[in-house]
Amino acid sequence: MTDTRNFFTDCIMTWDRVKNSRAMPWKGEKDPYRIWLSEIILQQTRVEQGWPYYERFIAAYPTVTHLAAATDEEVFRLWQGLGYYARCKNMLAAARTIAGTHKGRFPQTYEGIAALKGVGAYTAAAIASFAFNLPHAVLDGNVYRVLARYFGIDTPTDTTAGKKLFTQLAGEVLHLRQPGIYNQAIMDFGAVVCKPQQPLCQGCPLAARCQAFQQGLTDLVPVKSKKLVIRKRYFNYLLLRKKGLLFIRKRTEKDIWENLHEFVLIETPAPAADEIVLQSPLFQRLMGRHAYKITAPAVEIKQQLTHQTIHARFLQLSVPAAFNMPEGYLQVTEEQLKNYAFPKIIVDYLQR
DNA sequence: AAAGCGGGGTT
DNA sequence: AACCCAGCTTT
Repeated sequence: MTDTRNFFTDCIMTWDRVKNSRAMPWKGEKDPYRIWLSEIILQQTRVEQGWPYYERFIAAYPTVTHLAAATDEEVFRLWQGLGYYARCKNMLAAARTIAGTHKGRFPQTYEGIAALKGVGAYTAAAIASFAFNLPHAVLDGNVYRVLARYFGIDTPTDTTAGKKLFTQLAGEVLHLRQPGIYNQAIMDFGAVVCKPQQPLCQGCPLAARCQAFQQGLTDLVPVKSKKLVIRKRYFNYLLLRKKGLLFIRKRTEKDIWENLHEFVLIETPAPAADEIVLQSPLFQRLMGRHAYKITAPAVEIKQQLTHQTIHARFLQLSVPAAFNMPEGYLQVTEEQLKNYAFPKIIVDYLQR
C-alpha cells in the first residue's frame, strides 16, 4: 500500500516536471496576498474564467491595504459577472481584518489563514503550501477525482465520511518536502489528464496502477450522493423612469445575488403577462393613485444558474414627477448605472 | 447533515 | 440537459 502511494506521489511530481505546461499568472507566486486573491476568485470557478478578474483585481489593488481601503460598491462592481457574490463580501471582510487587526501583514500559519472569512480547508492549505511551503494537502474537485480513480474509491465525496476519507488520503500522498509544487501538480494533473469527462488514460503515467482504469470505472468515480434540483423562477423587472431617472435597489435578502442591484422586482409563481404584473398587489401598493405608462414592450431573457432557471421579463414604465419610491431605492441616471454591480441577466438586458 | 449560492465550458 | 469547476457559509 505504501508502495502504491509512493508511486502515486512520484508520478505526479515527475509528470509536473516533464509534461506539465499549464501556465497561470499566480503560479510560482510567493506573495500571500496575491495567492489568496487568486484562490478566492478560483473557488468553484474555472481558471480561464477567473484569470482576467485576477489581472484586473491586482491592477486595481496591488496590496491588501489597497483592497481594504476600497468601497464595497467599487469592489462588487469589479467582481460583477463572476458569480457566488458572497465570496466578494467575505474577501472584503478578510482584507480589512488583515489590514486592521493584522496591521497589513498576512497570517503566516495554517490556523491564522483558515480563520479568515471565506477561507476554508482547501484555500487555507493552498495558501499555506504555496506561500509558506507548509505541509498541508489541498482537496478540491481535481484531487477528489484523481484520488477516487487511482485508489478506486466509491465513497461519495459530498458526505462527511467521504470528506474524512479523502482528507486522510490526500495527506498521505502529499509530498512533504515540496508541498506547494505537489499541490499545484495534482490539481493541474486533474485538470489536464484526469479530466471529469474523457480522461486521457492512454499514456497516463498512473494507468498501470489506476484502479478505475483497470476496472473500466473511470466514468463511475468519483461518486456524488446528491442530485441537483433546479427550480424555475419568474422575475418581472420594472424599469420605472421618472424624469430620466431610474429606480434601483440593493438585494439584501438571503437569496441569489445578495448585495447586487436590481430594478423593481415583481416575482410571480408562473410566467406573467404585463397586466398580471401591473395588477399585482405589490405593484398596486407601490403606485398608489399615481398614473403610469408603458414606454417599451416587454423583453424576455432567460438565465440558467446552477440551481435555478430564471425567466426574466423587463418592462419599461414612466411615472409622474410626484411619484415617490419607498425606502431603500436609489434614483440614478443611466450613466450612473455603471457605478453599481448587477446580476448578469440585468447586464445582458441593458446591453441588448 | 443538508441547503444554498453564479456563471460558463464541455459533452 | 447533465455535469463540473483551485469551495464556503449558514441552517
